Amino acid sequence: MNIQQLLLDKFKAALVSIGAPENAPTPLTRSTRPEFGEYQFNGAMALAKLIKQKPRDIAEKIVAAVDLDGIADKLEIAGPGFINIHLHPEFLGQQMAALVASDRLSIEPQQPKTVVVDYSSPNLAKEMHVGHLRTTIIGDAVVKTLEFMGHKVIRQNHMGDWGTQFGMLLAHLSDKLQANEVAETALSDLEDFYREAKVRFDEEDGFADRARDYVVRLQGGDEQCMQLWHRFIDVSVAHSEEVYKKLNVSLTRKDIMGESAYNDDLANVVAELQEKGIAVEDQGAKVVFLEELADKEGNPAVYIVQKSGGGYLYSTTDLAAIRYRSGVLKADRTLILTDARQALHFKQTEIVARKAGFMLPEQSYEHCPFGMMLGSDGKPFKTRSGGTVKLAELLDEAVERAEKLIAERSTDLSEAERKEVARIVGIGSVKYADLSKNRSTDYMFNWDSMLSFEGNTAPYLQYAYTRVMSIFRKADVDLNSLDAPVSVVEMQERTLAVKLLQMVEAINVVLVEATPHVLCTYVYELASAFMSFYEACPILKDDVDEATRNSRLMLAAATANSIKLSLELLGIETLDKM
RNA sequence: GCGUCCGUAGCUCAGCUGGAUAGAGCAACGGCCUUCUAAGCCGUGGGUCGCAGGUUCGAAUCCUGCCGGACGCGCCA
Repeated sequence: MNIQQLLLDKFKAALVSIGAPENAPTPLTRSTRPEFGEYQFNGAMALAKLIKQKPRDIAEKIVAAVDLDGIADKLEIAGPGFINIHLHPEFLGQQMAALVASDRLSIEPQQPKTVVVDYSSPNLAKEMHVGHLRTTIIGDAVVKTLEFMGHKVIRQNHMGDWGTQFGMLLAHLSDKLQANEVAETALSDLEDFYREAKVRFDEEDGFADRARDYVVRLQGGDEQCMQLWHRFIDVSVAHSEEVYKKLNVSLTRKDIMGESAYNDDLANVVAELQEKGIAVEDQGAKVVFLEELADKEGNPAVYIVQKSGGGYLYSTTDLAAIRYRSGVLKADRTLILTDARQALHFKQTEIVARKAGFMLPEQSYEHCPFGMMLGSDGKPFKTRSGGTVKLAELLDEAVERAEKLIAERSTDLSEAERKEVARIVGIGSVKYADLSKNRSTDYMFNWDSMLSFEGNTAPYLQYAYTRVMSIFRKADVDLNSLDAPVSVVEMQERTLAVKLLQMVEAINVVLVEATPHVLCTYVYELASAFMSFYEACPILKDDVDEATRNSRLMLAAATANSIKLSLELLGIETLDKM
């Protein structure tokens, strides 16, 4: 059940019945204030202009024509012609009962589409750092939400496993092996290894040339190089899997489709672009001139698909990826989660791919950008020593802090339970802090706000959940076997019930925009509505009659299921006790 | 130079398909635990929505210009 959609349909029908023009807009929004009801229809003002009548007269006609029997108990016209809709308490009660009875909270799945989601994509030569957090957890939340709504999702971890940096690493590794300086486990600290190689690349005579030589050999499939390369891949993949596990992210080894996977197709892509006259030779390189993105003087933008030395670039790889995803995977949509700096690149890539027919017109290609992480000084984030904060370290720190907090308070948890609570709360905090913001602008990294456990944070939501669960423990009632009428009487009950019915609205936005922060806002408002309800409406107290008690238990059950599902979609775990 | 994104409370951020008195969290201040978990609840203070025009019955939201910031623009990804 989608109330907003239901109301919209009713108002559209009403407009038809009063003979409004077909192009009349039908703005139906949430009301901004409780006294204006739950929703408002604002179409009368726009229609007034179209048909040159007074907006309030039109509003009256609409109110007379719209059929909201059993849905709204009051419609009022206010201001210039707002129609305020007050939902009927009985309607809310019925919908609550249906929601509790439904195993998917009365949210209907959509017509299934095949959606490729390209996210996380760490650079395999380096350890994952906080900069990888956004793409990884936003991508995962989007994936889970799409799947919940019935879509076929294909995760694609487009790992950076083929870049120029591998030449440098292979050259360094080869030297170490020759000097017997490296054992099986010596690659475990990739960060140090990378740094050493980089220093040599920048400072040591001849090393850079050897590194470039290694790249050519690797891309040519040289067996010895491939062996060395596989050692890096194994260590790196194991590392990223460890982080994914800690993060409760659903990516696995089989979702890896790194840059290297497209290596064999790169020459074909360039050849095809040339055959079709899309790519031409210029200054020794193969380029596409994009008139669509020309500057004011008519100079087209330049998009290089092959370097003058014959090497390929990430543009080539991304074109090959498009061809694979559209042609082989049959993606209806492709979502790519990367930082905003690559916006132009993906725009150009899409234009080229469409010109070349690598995608069908109805297949969408959606770059979902986000900003860079900044330090508290507003500059690109670095630690004091100039490095990046490793993701694994941040997560461990979060769990430690949570553990300390737990040690200060609860007493009736066992040692094992406390560890588990600390893990779930700590990881949840880090994820929620990042998920709850989604501006495509740069954002501030701050240890304290990221590891805060008060206010609009994961622990607040998890805590709300444990409070509900505690009620059911105390009442000794199974939350999933409840079946009682719901009467919505108190203001807090009404606010909670309405909020419970609006989850689908938040989910729909997340699906279209790939913005899980909308779901964060929703579940925070829901938990907040529950907290107020919890304080104001006793459930198990002696002076509560049975009907009220059961009705409120129903609301509590709906809340528990809704918070749990919302957090599940966001990739945040819940607890029965904390 | 051209292009993209952005500027909302002391701080961090929502709100942007135009709607009524711009919202949260943190920080500050004041209440609430012998009563369903105080990681909580209730309340107070705090705003020229960068500036100036324009469109409109109505602008934080759309358009234009300016100021300020970030990023991107031929062989890194």
